[in-house]
Amino acid sequence: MRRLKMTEAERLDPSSELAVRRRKLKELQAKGQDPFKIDRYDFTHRAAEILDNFDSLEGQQVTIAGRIMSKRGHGKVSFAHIQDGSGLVQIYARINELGEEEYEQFKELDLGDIIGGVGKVFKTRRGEITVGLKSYTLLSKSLRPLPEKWHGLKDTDLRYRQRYVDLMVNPDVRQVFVTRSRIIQFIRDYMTKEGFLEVETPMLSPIAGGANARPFVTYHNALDMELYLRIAPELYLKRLIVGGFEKVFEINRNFRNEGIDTKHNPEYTAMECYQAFGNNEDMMRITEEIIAGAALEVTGSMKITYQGVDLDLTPPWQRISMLDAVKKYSGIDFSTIKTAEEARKAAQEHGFKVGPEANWGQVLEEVFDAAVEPKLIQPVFITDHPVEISPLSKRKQDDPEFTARFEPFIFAREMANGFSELNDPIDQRCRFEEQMKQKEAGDDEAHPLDEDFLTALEYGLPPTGGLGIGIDRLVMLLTDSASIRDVILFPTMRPKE
RNA sequence: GGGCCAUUAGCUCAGGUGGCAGAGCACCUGACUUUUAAUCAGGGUGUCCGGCGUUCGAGUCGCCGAUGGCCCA
Repeated sequence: MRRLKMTEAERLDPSSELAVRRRKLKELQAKGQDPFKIDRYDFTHRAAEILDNFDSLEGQQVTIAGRIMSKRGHGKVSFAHIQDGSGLVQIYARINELGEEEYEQFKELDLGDIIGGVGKVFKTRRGEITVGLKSYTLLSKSLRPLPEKWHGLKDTDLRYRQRYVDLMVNPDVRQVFVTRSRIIQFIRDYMTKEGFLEVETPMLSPIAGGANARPFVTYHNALDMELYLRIAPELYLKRLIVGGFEKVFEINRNFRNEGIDTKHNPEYTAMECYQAFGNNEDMMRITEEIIAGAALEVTGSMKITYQGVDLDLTPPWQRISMLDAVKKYSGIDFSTIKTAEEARKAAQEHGFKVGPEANWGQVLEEVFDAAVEPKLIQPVFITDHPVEISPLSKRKQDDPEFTARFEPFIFAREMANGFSELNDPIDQRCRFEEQMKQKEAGDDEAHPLDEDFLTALEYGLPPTGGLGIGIDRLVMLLTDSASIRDVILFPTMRPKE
C-alpha cells in the first residue's frame, strides 16, 4: 500500500476556512512577513489599564498586544477588539493613518490572530475607549476559526477537552481559575503565617496508605517493581512529625482510582497539615478559619450563595456527633445497639441497605451517608466517628469505641477530615490488622499495613492534630460551580476515538 | 455498575406522523472613513457521532457501539 503524503492544506477543502487561513499565512511568508519568526513584542499597556486610566492616557501613544476577538470593517476604516490577559480594548484602523498597503493587510486579519499595535488613545463618537492604530504587527496567525462570538463555546465536552478555547471565549471560566489560584494562595499564606512548613512527600510509593481508596498502579522499570500513585500524603507527613518538624503542610494532588462524577475527579488537590502537640480542636479551628477566611478573601463575605442556597460560613460552626446526627435524622439510636448484627438488622428495618459483612461502625456510616449527609446544608462538624471506620484516629478518652475525629459538611458535601492522630504504635498495628482482615474479606478500599510507618510510630509520635481539606470542593463552593470539572483546568477525560 | 437525555456546517441551534439538509454567527465576493451582536447585496462550506438492520426511501424508526451531561448505586 502506498502512503500518500499530503500537506494539511492539500487535504482541506480549498474553500474551507482552515484552508483560507493557511493560504493567507503562506502569502505572508512568501512576502517575507512570517509572523512566526517574530521573537518578542514590547507592549506598554494592557487593555484594562487603558480603560481604567483613560483620563490620563487620552491622546497618549500606547503599545498593546493581544488576540483579535471581533472585527467590523467599514471600507476605508475598521474596528476590532483585542483581548489580552486583562480584558478587551477596541482598536481602530484607518487607511490614511496606516497607508494603503498596511490597511489592506489589516482587512485580511482573522478573528483569533494575535497582533501588536501602536496608536493613540481616544474615545469614539459612541463613547468607547479605543486605540487608533498608527501601525500594527501580526505576531501570530490563527489557523482555526473561533467559536461563535455571542454564544461562545457551550459544548461541555469541547470545553473540557479544549480548555484553551474555553478560556479564550468564556471570560467567566478564566475568572474561576483566577479565584482558584487566590484561594490556594490564601491557604498557603495562612498556613505559613501560622508557622507551618510547606513540604513535599512522595507521589509514587510502594504502599498507598493514608485513606480508604483504591490506588492507581504504575511500574518502575529500573527498580522492577510496582509503585502506587498516592491516595493521601498522611503517613509521610506524620513521619515528618516523628522526625521533629512540628508543623508541616502540603498542598498537592491525590489520585484515587474511582468513578468520575460532579464531585469526583481521579486526581484532585488537597491541603493536609499536621501539628505536633495539637489535637482535633486545633484542627477544627484551622478548618473554620481557612474556609471562612478564603470565602471572605475571594467573595468579600463569609455569607455566600451556592447554587441558589444561602450559606453562612461564619465560625464557629455547629458540632454534632455522628451518633447524635444519625439518631436525629434516621431515628435509630445506635448507642443502645451493641453488636454488628443488631446494627445491620436495625438499619435494614429502617430501609437502609447495608452489606452483609458490615461491622458496627460501617453500618453507622452507611446510615449516616444515606440519612444524614444530604441534610447537612449549613456548615457543621460531624464528630466522634466510630473506631472501625477511623483506623488512623486516636480514641476518645471517655469512650474508646469512638475517635477524636471530625468532618465538616457544607451543602451536603464532606469538605475536610481531621482528627487527633493515633500515636500508639501497638494500637495502630491492631487497626492495620483489622483493615487487612477487611481487605481479605474483599474490601479493596481497606487500608494496607505500612510496616515502616509503624516503625516510625515506635520511635515516638507526639500527640498530634491532623487535617485534610479538599481544595477542589472548596473552590466549587466559593465560585458557585456545580461540577468539579468546572474548577479543574484539564479534568480527566476519556480520549476521543 | 443502572436509568434518562444529548450528539446535525467552524460555533450556537432548528429540522410534527420516514420523502431533495436548514437558520444565526463565523467564512468568501462586493459596497461603506467613528462602528457597537455595524449595515447592505450575493455565496452553503455537511462522514446529520459510528456500524448494522427495517424500508422503494432513514437526520428521523429498531439494535449494537462511542463520547458527553444529568440522576441513582
